[in-house]
Amino acid sequence: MKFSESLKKNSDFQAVYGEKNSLANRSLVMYVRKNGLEKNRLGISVSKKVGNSVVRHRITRLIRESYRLNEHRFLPGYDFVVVARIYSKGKSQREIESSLLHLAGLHKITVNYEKDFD
RNA sequence: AAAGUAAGACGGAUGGUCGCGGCUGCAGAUGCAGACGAGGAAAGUCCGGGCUUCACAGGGCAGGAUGCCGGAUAACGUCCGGUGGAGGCGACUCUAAGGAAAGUGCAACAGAAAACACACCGCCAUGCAGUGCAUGGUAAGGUUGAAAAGGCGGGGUAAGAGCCCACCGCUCAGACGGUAACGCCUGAGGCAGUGUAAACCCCAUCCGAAGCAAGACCAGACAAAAGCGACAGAUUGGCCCGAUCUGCUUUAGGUAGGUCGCUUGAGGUUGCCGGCAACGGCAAUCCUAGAUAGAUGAUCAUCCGAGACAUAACCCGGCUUACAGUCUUACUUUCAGA
RNA sequence: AGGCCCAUAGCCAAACGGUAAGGCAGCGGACUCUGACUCCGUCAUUCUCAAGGUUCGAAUCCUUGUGGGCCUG
Repeated sequence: MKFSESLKKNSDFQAVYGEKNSLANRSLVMYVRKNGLEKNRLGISVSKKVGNSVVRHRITRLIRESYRLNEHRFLPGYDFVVVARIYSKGKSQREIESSLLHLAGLHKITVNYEKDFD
């Protein structure tokens, strides 16, 4: 990912959660916080309740892939935490991608949202 | 052909585009190219071992595990071969399978009696009285139960009883075969000590503790207050003795970055040799993930039977459990044909 | 990585290897004009999370698994 890196420390996650700026749909929950940097940082959280290691790991990959393919649409300078809900189990890449973009649009952190998302 | 038994293999395929991990080469902030990149269970964490650190001055008591015999192995609760037992027509499968005459406990209900046996209904004898009572003998028959102190047949007797005899079982002794478990044969005893040890236990064998967040090094941060105390505390792990060492506890504050360990190993493949086999020996050949919030994915096209279970985290040997389906080999039974 | 515990009716739960207590809730009845309180009765039905085993007999003992919770670093 060219403009982004991943969120690593537990304290960073807690900072994003502490902002209480969250929106959700059936598959995902997204927390957003301004980080004051030039780039974005993405954190992904999949609970043990969603499934076993294979299921959790696959959802993680799908979310990361969805972000990577649409990285150019996101405004820089934000930390995101994306939490997968149980409904996202067994979903395809396209469903995860559309659900991620839907949440990003609601947060108004995408570039040319109206025009791109036809 | 059908049904089955055992052993083993595979776990969507091919190509294009984008993307990820460390490695090598080129270039040198960035990037480009190349080959490589999860499993049979990577899972559960049920055992065993390596490795590392601690203790090495040990001893005792506890505690845990295993449990027919022989072998394999680094080791095992695993594997191989055999013995006994159980199941199946069979191929074959299963088997925690030492000790109940060392001791303790337990055996509800039912039943006369549940463990130095006993005597309710019976049977027999004697006495009294008149169809019952008392005393004695007996355990063949009846009832209960999961289990009733050998089984069955004959002799014997007042009635009976291993009281006597044959066969079977059991116990003991001896011979033979086998490394052994054990098998088999002969003789004797004359039947005693029911079951339960996945109840306590006894016997034999084994077990020091912790775990890669082990541990080693580099860099860096904080280093303040209170309390306890040589009759204490730590090493020390469940306890005690012994030995060695000298601080320890709590609160507050502060750091949690990097390198190594980290993948060449009881390693894989092939061939030959030894062994019934597990396995071992020799030779040749191959290098085949090493991440550190954690890499295998997305998408398009074609094909089919439309793809199960499940993602390494120090490493190996097993066990157990999950699994859509596909294939191979050997063998058994039944049916049909020659 | 290492260790510990639990699972019994809708809920809370007890039970030396010998017929699975008790309370709340539910259902039926009594009391009352009606309801509450109170009293009486009933409710585990192929059976103690599942599958095997030991035993004459298992909720209990053993093995394996499933689900849940907790502790240490």
